[in-house]
Amino acid sequence: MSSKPLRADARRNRARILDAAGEVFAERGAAASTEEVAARAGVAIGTVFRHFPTKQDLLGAILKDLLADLTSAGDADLFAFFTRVVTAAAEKKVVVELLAQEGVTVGVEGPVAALGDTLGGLLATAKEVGTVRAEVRLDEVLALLTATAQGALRGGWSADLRDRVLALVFAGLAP
Amino acid sequence: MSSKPLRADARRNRARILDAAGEVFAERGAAASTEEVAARAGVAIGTVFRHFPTKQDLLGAILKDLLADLTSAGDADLFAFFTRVVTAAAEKKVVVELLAQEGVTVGVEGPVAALGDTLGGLLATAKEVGTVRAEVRLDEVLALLTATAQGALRGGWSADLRDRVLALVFAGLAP
Amino acid sequence: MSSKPLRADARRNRARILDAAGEVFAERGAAASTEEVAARAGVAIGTVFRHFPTKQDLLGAILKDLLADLTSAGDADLFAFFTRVVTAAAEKKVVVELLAQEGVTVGVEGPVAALGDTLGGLLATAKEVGTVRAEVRLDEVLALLTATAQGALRGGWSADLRDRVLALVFAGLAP
Amino acid sequence: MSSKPLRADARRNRARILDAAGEVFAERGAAASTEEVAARAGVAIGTVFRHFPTKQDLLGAILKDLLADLTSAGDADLFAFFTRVVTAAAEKKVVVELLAQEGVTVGVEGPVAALGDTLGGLLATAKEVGTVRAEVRLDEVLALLTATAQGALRGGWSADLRDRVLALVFAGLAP
DNA sequence: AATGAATGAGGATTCATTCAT
DNA sequence: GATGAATGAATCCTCATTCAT
Repeated sequence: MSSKPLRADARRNRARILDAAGEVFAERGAAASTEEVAARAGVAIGTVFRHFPTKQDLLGAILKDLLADLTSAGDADLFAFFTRVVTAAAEKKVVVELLAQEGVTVGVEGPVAALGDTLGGLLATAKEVGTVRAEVRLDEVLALLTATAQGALRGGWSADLRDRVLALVFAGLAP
Repeated sequence: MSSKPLRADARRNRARILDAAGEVFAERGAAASTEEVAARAGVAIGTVFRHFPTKQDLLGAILKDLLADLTSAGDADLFAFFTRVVTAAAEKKVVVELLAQEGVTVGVEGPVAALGDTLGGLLATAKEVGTVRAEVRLDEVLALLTATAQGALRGGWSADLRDRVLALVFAGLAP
Repeated sequence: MSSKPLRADARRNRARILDAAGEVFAERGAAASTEEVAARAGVAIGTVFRHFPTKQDLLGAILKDLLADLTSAGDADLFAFFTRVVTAAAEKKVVVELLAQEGVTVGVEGPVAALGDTLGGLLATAKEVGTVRAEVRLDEVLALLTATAQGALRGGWSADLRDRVLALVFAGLAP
Repeated sequence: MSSKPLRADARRNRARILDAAGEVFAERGAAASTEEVAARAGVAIGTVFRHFPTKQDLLGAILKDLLADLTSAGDADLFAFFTRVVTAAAEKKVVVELLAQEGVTVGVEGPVAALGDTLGGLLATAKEVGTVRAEVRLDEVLALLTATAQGALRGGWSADLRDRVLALVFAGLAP
């Protein structure tokens, strides 16, 4: 599953590039140039392409990372999870740009599925506990999550507005 | 505020370009080339730039048009209006791409404000009639509308999914 | 068959580019950069790509041109034709590089076939007149022609050497 | 003239690289990447450059090898030798690409001269025996050989066509 | 000696925009 | 006003070569 372990410096560079790319794309959107990512990471352009043979691969890797982050945090509560994802999205421009996009599906199927699984588990629990209506389905919640995340990101919502919108959404899910 | 009246053929071309651009950008996103818009409109590239000195201007004009369309249709019901906007968004890729974007703010302040006004009026009525809770504020509804529209567009929701998501949203607004 | 006639300046540029490309590729081989072609032609790089959307297209066009030149000159004699082709090849590095190459088959089928036709006609005549043995086949002559042309080009033969080699070749064809 | 004796593994690697390079360049032409040669040889890219400081050097070494092969085989007959060279060329794409090229003259003067010597000897014998006309000169034969080899390679001649072309060439040399 | 990561110049191609016709 | 050719900066990507490990 994993190829041979990278040399220390290579691993360091990979991380730097990923960080830089996260920032750059968060600021300028996915249209930002790979050159700028390289500059921000403090490496030559060739190094970026050695680690991520294609711009798509780079974007995919970022998305994968973020999704993994979101999924692995282990919230016990659907609402808390929902809130966290939306908040994170607001900080990562790309994520949302990419989440539903055609182009970038390279190697993110797993992480995306994981997100769905996490959400599914939390939704089931929420129904049992009675904080969410029984007839609410997973795809609806996922769609609502994606939509809200996108809205928060692209709309530049204030923290206050975001909380109020989330309150409305949660009210819609409640019995 | 308005420039000199256009020649008949110029006015015709302007309309054609706007139509073509609407289609092209709806299909390919805002990254589609101006050249393709010109081709679809059946005019030369120079003509496009004569009418819209910048690609941004063209995008702005489309957005303005669409917003005007949405605003002027005169729905009597907040929910109907909400539904219509979301449905329209799903068909116009750009609209949503642009609605919250920094770049394209050229000349759309008016139309955006108009949309807010329309929504405000419908919201007030809904509160009076009692279909929406009294404490719900306009900016929340607008944010929710934008988010749902974006979700519908970029997520490629089916009509069925869209309806179910809207039901959840409306439930959140209801008393 | 032919698209709309080009504007005067466009036609002039197309010719310039073709000339420049002929020179550049003749000197440096097909690996020479399109940028250099543009520079030599005195146009911007974009202009080259407007006329020839791909480097391959440019190479193909050169080949086509040269083949057309060779074919249309109307030699009455197989040996004269053979000599002329070989001599021309020595001056056009690319031609030979391309003549048998896989990549560049875009739109040259016609011209190549024409060359074969011309050669076929001259061969038939030569057999009738008795300057070439009856059992010699067209594909052999074509192969010999290509080979000699390539040799002359890449080997950098002197005019004297070329003539002596041609004499040997012609001796091989004679009864 | 010769550097210090190589370590056993170094000598082994040199051979492997040369083999791999022969294959790769034969398949893809001289434009193939050094990286691929390294991969095929099962060594790291650095190792290739340690043995052959420049791509040109690598190409030169291959050529040298092949020429040595051809020269040392010891044919007793000019025609047999000629045939063997042409046949070999058809299998080694680079050889012919390189034989007359400017770039690659590093250290091949010797081998090329050796080829000339071999050919010269066979030609002299052939004249004595009377299978080749007395006035045929060495440079002509060498030129013809190179040309035919190139033709065979780049033209992708079938074995049958190759034989027929060789027959024509030999006829041209015969009294 | 070998490894393989990093470098960075170079090259093909695209596209918003300008301007001569 | 319309046309469409020309411009050239910007972008993605490749690959020979260097150098730290």
